[in-house]
Order: sequence, then C-alpha cells, then structure tokens
Amino acid sequence: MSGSLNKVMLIGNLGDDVKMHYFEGGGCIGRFPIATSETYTSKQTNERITNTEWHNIVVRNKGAEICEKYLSKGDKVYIEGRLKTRKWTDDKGNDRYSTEIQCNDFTFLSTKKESANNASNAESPAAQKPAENPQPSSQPIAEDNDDLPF
Amino acid sequence: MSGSLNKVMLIGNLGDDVKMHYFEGGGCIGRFPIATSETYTSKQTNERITNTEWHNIVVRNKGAEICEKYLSKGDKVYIEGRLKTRKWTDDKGNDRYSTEIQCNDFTFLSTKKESANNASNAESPAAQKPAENPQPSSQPIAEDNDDLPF
Amino acid sequence: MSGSLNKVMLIGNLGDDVKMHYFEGGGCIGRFPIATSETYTSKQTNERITNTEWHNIVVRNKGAEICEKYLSKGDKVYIEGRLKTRKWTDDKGNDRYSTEIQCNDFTFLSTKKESANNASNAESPAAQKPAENPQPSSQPIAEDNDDLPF
Amino acid sequence: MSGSLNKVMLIGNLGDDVKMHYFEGGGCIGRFPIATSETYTSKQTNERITNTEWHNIVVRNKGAEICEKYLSKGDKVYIEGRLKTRKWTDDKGNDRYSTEIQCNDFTFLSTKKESANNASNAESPAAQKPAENPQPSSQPIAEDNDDLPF
DNA sequence: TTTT
DNA sequence: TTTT
Repeated sequence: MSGSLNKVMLIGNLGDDVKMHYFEGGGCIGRFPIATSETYTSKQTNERITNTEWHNIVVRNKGAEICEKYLSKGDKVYIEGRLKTRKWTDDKGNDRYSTEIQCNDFTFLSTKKESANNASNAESPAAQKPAENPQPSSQPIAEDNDDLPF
Repeated sequence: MSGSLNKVMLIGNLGDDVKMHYFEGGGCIGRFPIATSETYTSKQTNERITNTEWHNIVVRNKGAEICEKYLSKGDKVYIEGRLKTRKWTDDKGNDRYSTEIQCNDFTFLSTKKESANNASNAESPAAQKPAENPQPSSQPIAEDNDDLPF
Repeated sequence: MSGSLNKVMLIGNLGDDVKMHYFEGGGCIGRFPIATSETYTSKQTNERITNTEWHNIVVRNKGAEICEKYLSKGDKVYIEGRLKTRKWTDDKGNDRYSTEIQCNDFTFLSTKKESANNASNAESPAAQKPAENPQPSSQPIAEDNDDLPF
Repeated sequence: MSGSLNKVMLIGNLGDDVKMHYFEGGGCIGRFPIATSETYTSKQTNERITNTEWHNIVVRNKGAEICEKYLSKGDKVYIEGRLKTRKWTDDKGNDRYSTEIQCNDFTFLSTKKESANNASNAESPAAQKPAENPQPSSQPIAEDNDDLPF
C-alpha cells in the first residue's frame, strides 16, 4: 500500500537474554522479550495498579550481534521497529498468530555486561569494537538494513 | 515498571468498517482493522514485492463514536496507541494470544462519509458536532482518557 | 552522546513548493515548509482557536529529488526526521539560530502533480520510475542515507 | 489545519537544572535544555565525529513541578512533545525566533536527586508523593493537560 | 550546557 | 520473564 507507516517505539527491560539463531547463508537474528508497564491509580479502589506488557523483539544480523554482546536480562533499552504478525501452525494443525517487533533501531539505556562505550552505529566497524576501557554506561546503536526475510 | 514507553504509530487504510460494542455502564469500544504495507525490490529476483500487515485497532468511548461516525472501509487514518496482547482461551481450551493497538489518538487522512470538518479534539464538545457545511477533508481528533478496562 | 534519541514526526501540508539546491559534488538538498495546526476550544471564551505551526523541512539527495518531483504547495505529507538548529550570522553580525527538520523518511498523503504511484523506497531504482499509469494517490518513499553535511 | 501531527520524541541529558517560572494565576512552567548527539565515522577522514544537538524543553504545571523535583543537570530523560516556534523581538527591534519543545509526556531514565520511586502519572496524587524509601532509579511520569498558553 |  |  502507499502512504503507510508502521512504527513501534518501546522503552523497557529485557525479560531474558538475547537468543541467537544463525542461518546457513551467514545471516542471523536475535530474539528477546522486553517488558513495558504502566502504573495508575484505580478510580474505584484507589489502589495502585501496575500493568505489564510483554513484547517479542527480533533483531537482524549485525544489530543482533551487538544486542547479544551488550544486552542481558534486566537491561533497559529503547527499541524502534515495525509490527509484524507471523502466522504459524500449531501441532494440532490450527492457525496461530504471533506478533513481533522487527527492530531496526535501538539504544542501550543500561547494560550489565561489559560496556559498549563508544560503540555506536552498527553500520560502522567501530560498533563491533567497543572501548578499550569499558564503563557501565549506555550507548546508541542502530542495526543494518540487510534483507533477511524473517 | 518505571522508565517505560509503549507507543505505536500507524498510517494505513481501514480493511473494514468500525464495529461498535456497547457496555452496560455506558462505555463503548470500536474495533477495526487497518492495513499498512511496504513495497521493496527483491535483491534476488529484482521484482517489486508488497508486504501487507494487518493491525487490530481498538478505540474507546468518545473516540470510538467519532471513528464510527466518520471512518469507513478504505479510509486512510493515522493511529497512535499502545500495544496490548490479550490472552484468551479457544474452544479446545488452548491459550491463545491476540495483539491489539489500544488507540489513544487518531487523525483522519481521508473520509468517505460525511465530513467531520472542523471537528477536532474529542475532549471538547465541538468534536461531537462536526461542521454545518461538511466538506470531503480530513481532521485531527484525539480520544478521551477514560478508564475503560479493555 | 550515547543513549540518545532525536526524532520528529509530522503530518502537515506544504506551504510552498520544494526549493532545490545543487552542490558541486553532485549532491543536492530540497527545502520546503510544512504547516501543522491544532484546533481547540478556549476555556475562557468558548470559541474555537486554531494554532498553526510552521516547520522547515530539509531533504537530501534522492529523497529531495523525489519530493521535488511529486510534492507541491498544499500537498499533505508525513515527515520523519531529526531536529537540527543551525547557527548563522545576520547582516548586523548577530548570532542567529534556525531550527530545521532533517528529513530521513517521508510518505506522500496527497499529491497534486503526476502521481508517484508504485514509487517507493528511494534506495531502490524503482523509486525514480513511477508507474506508467499514474493515479491520484499517495505513496511511501524513504530517502537515502548519504552523508551530506547540511 | 486538519489531519495534522506535530510530535517530537527525544532521549537526552539535561544540560542544566530545571528553571521554574510561576504565574499569578497559579500556573507554572519549567524550562531546561537537553542534549542529544550522534556519533558516526567520517567517510573522508575515518575519524569518529560526535554531533551534539541542544533542545529547549518547556513543561507545564504539575509536570514542571515533578521535573524540578526529580531532574537535575546531567540526568537522562525521555521527552515527548510538540514543536513550537516562538517569535520575539530583540533589543534592536529585530524579529527573532526560538524553537521549543512543549513537553506533554516524559519518563525519567536516570535521576541524581532523591528518587521518585513509585511516583508515576502526574494526574494521580501519588505522583506528588514519591516513595518513602528513595532509591536512585528511574520512573515514568506524564504531565497534565491544563490549558496554559505558553 | 549534557553525556559517553 | 523485566523493572520500580
């Protein structure tokens, strides 16, 4: 379709480590869940209610490798991407649907692993070579635009 | 959780009319699908490939009523909202998940029905009373912030 | 800095045609203003107030050429980009600042000129060759990522 | 205008503390600068180049008070708002323009001051009463929707 | 003026 | 399954 926009922007925490999948052609994807939540005060009961939402993030190629290297369970991250609902068939032959965020940009807002200080845009070689003197800090990293069909 | 963001922004076309559901307490929701798509040229075959993605939009209360009044199948709309994955049980007792966009802001980019020209923010009474002299144009409308749990 | 995001998203109408500037090295930029506005009802006077905001859009290279080809004064467009404030010196020697949106993605929501139907991502050659049978419709087009310092 | 969107989303660090301005009617605004930057590798010289951009943030009423309470120079924050260019006259009588981000949502991604733990949406009373046992952490806070014309 |  |  023309004149269309499909954009998701999330800030949340990883519920698990990045799981990598490597393909024969040399490509790879990384998957991880992130949680967002909002807290509000119920008008009825006047108590604080927290609502957590889970999102399945999928990153490709260089971006996936950078995420795997620097992100781990619990880290906070900014994710930008597209919504994609995959159709699959369960073991009973039923059509099933799963909605994912195909991540095409991300920024680390905290990292537990060795720091990716000075690491930056995934398109540049520097992104693969983080700072000599790692510090516990955050960094912006964008992923590549390769055409892996996932 | 704190420090979290859950935002979806879409521009797409309605795949169907707005379906309304009214609740006993006086609230209501409207549901409609919108399609986004992107077209790219395959690196392998060099042919143009169009990928359409469908999104389930849910709007509440006044916003739902405005959407129902002015939007119909085929119209183009800007949608802003939150991702929410609902869990439900199918007739065989399996857990099933459905991801929706809880819309909290929208802007009409084309309308087939009578125009909502001059209609605007849903929080203002004027939003309910579109222009006397309707024109085939677009309009920005935001929905209310009521606390309907859907 | 790391961990940073600079994103602007606009839907508005061109206040003027695209003005092109060509550079010796072969690069070019296109500039055009777009207007956004919101209408609200004054709490004091109860009258409808419309507030128009003007934004200076700057697009580069292939994206600029596509905008010039298909956009003209009055057209509606979705613009995504970064905020950049340029410093310049006026004829009296005063420091002056001008804030622009460096556009890195756009989608046509209406066009008056010949249609760019089927035109799409600027990175592909097809974006330069719109459909044989033009129709008055909209189309999504992204610009390139070249490194023109403007 | 109808069919319009004016949205800015930033993640950056405060370059200075929040400056408050109180009005006679009881309203107030807070102002602070935030820096975003991107680092890339120059194609010509192959050196790392960092580009910092400064943004003037304006927050109103309750949101301003929450920002003043919890944010200080150096803190990282997510800001969402609208672009607004103000016109003013300098001491020589020249027209001058200044572009600001009218913030209508924000999320703390780090805070140096006493923590706003459990503090949340500014519309709820709880947002004004942070946790008894402050911790150095982040929190999401949205501002109110009052109609202060700034 | 921030941050890494 | 995260985080506060």
